[in-house]
Amino acid sequence: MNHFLEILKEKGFSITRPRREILNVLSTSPLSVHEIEEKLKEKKAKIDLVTIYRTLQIFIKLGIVSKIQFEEKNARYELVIGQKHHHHVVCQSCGTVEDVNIEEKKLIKQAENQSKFTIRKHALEFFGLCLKCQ
Amino acid sequence: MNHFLEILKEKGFSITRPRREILNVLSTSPLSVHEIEEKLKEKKAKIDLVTIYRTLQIFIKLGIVSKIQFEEKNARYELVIGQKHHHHVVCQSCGTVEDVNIEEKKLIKQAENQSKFTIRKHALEFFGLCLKCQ
DNA sequence: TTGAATGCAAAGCTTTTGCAATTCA
DNA sequence: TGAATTGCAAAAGCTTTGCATTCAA
Repeated sequence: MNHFLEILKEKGFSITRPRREILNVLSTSPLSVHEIEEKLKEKKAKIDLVTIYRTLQIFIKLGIVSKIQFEEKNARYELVIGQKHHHHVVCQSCGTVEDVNIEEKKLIKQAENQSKFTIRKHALEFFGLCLKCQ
Repeated sequence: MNHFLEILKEKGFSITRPRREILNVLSTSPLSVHEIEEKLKEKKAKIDLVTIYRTLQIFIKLGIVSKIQFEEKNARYELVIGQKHHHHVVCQSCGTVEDVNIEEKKLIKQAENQSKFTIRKHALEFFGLCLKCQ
């Protein structure tokens, strides 16, 4: 059984068809709710929009998925477990998302020194044009 | 006359009471549409929500204001002209926003090298606790 | 079988659009 | 005065809530 499904089970949640399907479509790349809905339709998996929202909430609570707020109004959702912390490069033309690894310790130190805040989290995303769209 | 108002005039827009008031409340810190609405109410300036939205759109188009998407669902709007490019530290407890200056050229280079994208823009925000809330 | 999960309908937000009334220059 | 701007009403999105039905264990 899939690792994600094991987590669900451990935490006392049922393993249902909608949850399996949603995990499945998320396995490729970060998607918006709308994109998740589309991919599910393509697969003929009839899953209500409301169920998608509720499922994502659970996945976030369990730490399986994280919500990324890009420039666009609607957030995207990404599987996180098993992944190294990373950042994103988003193509402003075709919407493709790629991962990049950035050395960020110094940044956080700079921010802490300047502001006297204790930094617990950060968001770092890049926007531009992918090779194809340049 | 205020520099921002000059820009409006130059580009052929009228200088109206709502536009002056909105510029005014934005002069303190980045605010959400809701916060702008509240501040205007406090000042007894009766300005319709729709006008706030339309005014912000114009200000963004003219490069007077930029839209920042923090973690929260609703964006905030910030005056940009005359300001050095900077990033934000947001207090997760009280919502205070402070500016920080981060050396980011290397980051962008790292992202470009890894992804082969041409980077045109980036978003970098920090979240944590301010001195008071620690 | 039974508590959890889903689907449907409807409500609650935020943001946008259309149009008549108002305001600025 | 005439074009631009505003306010109001209403629509259009996105997200959440309530509840009866269905499903997983």
